[in-house]
Amino acid sequence: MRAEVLKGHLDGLLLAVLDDEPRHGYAVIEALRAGSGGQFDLPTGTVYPALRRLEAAGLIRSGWSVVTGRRRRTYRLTDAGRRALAEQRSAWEDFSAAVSALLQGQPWPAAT
Amino acid sequence: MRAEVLKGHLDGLLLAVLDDEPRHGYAVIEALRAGSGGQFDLPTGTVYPALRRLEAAGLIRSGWSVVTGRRRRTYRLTDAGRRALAEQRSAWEDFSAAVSALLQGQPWPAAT
DNA sequence: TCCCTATAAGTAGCAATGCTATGTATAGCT
DNA sequence: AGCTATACATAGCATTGCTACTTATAGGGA
Repeated sequence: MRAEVLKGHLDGLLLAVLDDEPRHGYAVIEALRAGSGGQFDLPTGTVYPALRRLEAAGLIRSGWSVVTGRRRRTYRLTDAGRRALAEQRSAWEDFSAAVSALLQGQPWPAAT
Repeated sequence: MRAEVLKGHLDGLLLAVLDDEPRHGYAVIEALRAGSGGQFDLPTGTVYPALRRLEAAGLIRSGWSVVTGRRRRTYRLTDAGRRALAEQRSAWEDFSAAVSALLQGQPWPAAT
């Protein structure tokens, strides 16, 4: 998959898999891979900085734990994160409808 | 609309409106605005460089004309551009299905 | 024992690309 | 004369995902 198509959509996807349940970074990567049929196989260099960005923005918060000797930073949504996710879902509806219409050369539906 | 969501999708949209019919840059902007229900109101600083990028990539080619005193550079698809458009349409199907599934927390369809 | 893989987190620096701001120019209307 | 719409163009910026690399533990196989 071309890399750039994900730009601007990653944050919403991260929020969505964390809304499903709190996860640590590595589990987020696996959830994205499984939930996309293998399309989104993201490197740690993509996901970890993105999670830190979302935490800095107050949309998620994290806590440390240690499981079988491995440290885990587990992230969960904040209230602001849940609101942001709702906005992202709505924005995605509009965006994907517009792109689909344009790609297929269909006229934009006049009546909503 | 947040700016970054368009990244990586603009090229496909440009190819699509030029596949509909040959257009000059200004007409491309209007076609994108009309075809998206006003969502994609792109500045010239986005569209003109993108068209030059596509031409440099051999996906479109341009020719000058003058209409009512104003010069126009009209772009049309090349054969490579038509192939690229077909790929973009296919890639968009996969991408949008994956994003929709993840955003809604639905399991990825096991059987295609 | 040693090596390899999977798990787990992290960063520095790069590359791509859309946007802001700005500049040039013509047509037509008031 | 001035304003708006039309029309093209570019320099430089900001964002963001990726590449490459580092550190560390657990567990299986040679």
